Amino acid sequence: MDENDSIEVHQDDFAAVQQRLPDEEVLYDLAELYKIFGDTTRVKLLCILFEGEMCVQHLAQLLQVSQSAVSHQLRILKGARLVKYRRDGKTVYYALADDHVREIIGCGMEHITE
Amino acid sequence: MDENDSIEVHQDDFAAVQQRLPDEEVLYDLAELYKIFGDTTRVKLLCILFEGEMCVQHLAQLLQVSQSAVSHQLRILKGARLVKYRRDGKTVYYALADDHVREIIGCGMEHITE
DNA sequence: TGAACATATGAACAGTTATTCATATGTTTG
DNA sequence: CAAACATATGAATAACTGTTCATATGTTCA
Repeated sequence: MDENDSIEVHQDDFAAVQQRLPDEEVLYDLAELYKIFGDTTRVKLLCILFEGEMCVQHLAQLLQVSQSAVSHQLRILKGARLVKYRRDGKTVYYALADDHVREIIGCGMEHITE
Repeated sequence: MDENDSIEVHQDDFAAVQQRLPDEEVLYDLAELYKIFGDTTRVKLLCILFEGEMCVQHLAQLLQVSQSAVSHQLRILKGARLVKYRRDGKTVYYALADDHVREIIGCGMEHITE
């Protein structure tokens, strides 16, 4: 049957694709990274920090959410090394960790504004 | 007090940042887009389709998940216009909708493999 | 040191989401 | 047309996630 041929051909594809497919762990990390961008509050935070560093209470004001909520989200962003922070007395200033964040946001923007 | 000065300066920042900040709607859409990439099954699907088109059952085999689960996820990807499909008899072949997906995945990869 | 302020964090709750199961739709072939 | 196959989809469930509330930690200043 050509049905079998078809299957064999596809099984070859499997091997090829499976080989070129990134490791399970990498794909997991990739999903975890995007998951972080997949929340309105966090995306807003990142976009704000796009303009420069800002302290927690001002971030909360701008986002119109509680200080606690912002802090929780900043913790997640910190954990993913997307933001860095510095302490100045009582206040803590957050900023983007590096330019990757800008690129990632830029990529997404291109898609939705096309 | 210089406390007041500080507040005034920051309020100016608010205005400036708020002005430069993308519209609420855009930020929502951006988060929605990334949300889609923020799932292991979907990221895997997209990575596989990176290599070329593939039919549903083979996608399910490669991902080691049920046909139903793949179909559900493909529906979401379809809804976000990240994949396209063509029917050939009984089987349906899915493929990446355009090169934006490649760029977005590429951006993320850079970040996690640095 | 203690009061006031800024931020962080744990627990709990509500809303969301991915998978499974059962079944429907659509297509080919005998 | 009926059987077999490929895919799609609705409902239900289990797991996950973001916010809130209460409180803890850390810092400054009188």
